[in-house]
Amino acid sequence: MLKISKKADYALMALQHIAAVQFGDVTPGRVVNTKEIAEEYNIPLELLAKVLQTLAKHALIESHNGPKGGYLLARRAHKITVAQILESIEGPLGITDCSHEKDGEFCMQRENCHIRTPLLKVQDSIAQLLNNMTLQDMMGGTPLITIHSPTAQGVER
Amino acid sequence: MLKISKKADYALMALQHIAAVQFGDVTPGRVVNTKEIAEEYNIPLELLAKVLQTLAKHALIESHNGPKGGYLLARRAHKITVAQILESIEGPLGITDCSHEKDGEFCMQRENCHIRTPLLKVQDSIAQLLNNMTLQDMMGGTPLITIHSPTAQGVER
DNA sequence: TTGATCGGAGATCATTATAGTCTCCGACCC
DNA sequence: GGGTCGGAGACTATAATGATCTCCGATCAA
Repeated sequence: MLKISKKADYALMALQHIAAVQFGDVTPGRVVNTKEIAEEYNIPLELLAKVLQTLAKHALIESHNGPKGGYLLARRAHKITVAQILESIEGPLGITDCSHEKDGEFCMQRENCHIRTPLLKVQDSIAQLLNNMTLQDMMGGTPLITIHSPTAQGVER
Repeated sequence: MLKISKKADYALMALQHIAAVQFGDVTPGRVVNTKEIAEEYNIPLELLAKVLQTLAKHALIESHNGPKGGYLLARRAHKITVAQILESIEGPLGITDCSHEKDGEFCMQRENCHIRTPLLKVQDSIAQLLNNMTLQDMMGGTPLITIHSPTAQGVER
């Protein structure tokens, strides 16, 4: 449950890669094209292209046309949050259908719903989590995000 | 993004309702049947039935057959976590496809994937959140869950 | 004991979301 | 001005979800 889509996954990988190239010490400032990322991570080229277009539209990366073209981060890695990336691809965070009730559309359970408020609290906590984590935090396997509670330790080993 | 399913929503509503009846001061100990919940919250009866069956199978509620039958909480509200409810309906929490890599199935991006570890950290944080919140916390609009970071305030107003 | 009332369980269907593909266009640089 | 790049839209296939239908067995009360 609560799975993020493949597209969002690809977006994270691509941005991580672009950031690594751009701010790494091998060829800093080099633009990265779609094909390079697709081959590196075994992502379907055309699907990745769509993802990158979407990210560009949301001003997370800049596109450069023509030969030697490709993508560059629009700003430095620590200024791009995971929340921004995910929301660019998947739309706004919404645990429940009623999270963003638009154009007079109300859920059938509205008048008796006792779980809306607590769920929005959960959603808010998740939003914080994603907003406090930047692309920079995802680089190079470094420690990433502050985990508050003790049960968090020792999961990935 | 990160939306939970309608079924999970229904499960939360139903459990909240059962708990309210069972431990409320009107008719404590009364069993609650599917129809009552479905009508109260405008949930399709047969879909709700399936949800309740699933919850019973996961030992969150007990079913009682026959006339005057219905459901009861299997244990007290503070012993049932939101994580348990959601996982009963939607399966184990998994932000990414590779969260629980089973039977030798590896993702195509495995060898170069730099985002797995940070994502698992995020997932773990969410897991904590849901594990620390109980059905009891969802009752009666009471304050529910501890929000750590300062940006959490003033969202729902 | 018998029948109405309940939950249990399975198959089934419609709708939507997702993942992935194909094609054509326009911008750019040599 | 031709080849290399991204931009954009339509399109298809598959899976997940939401919802429905039908039949069965258990149970309790008349």
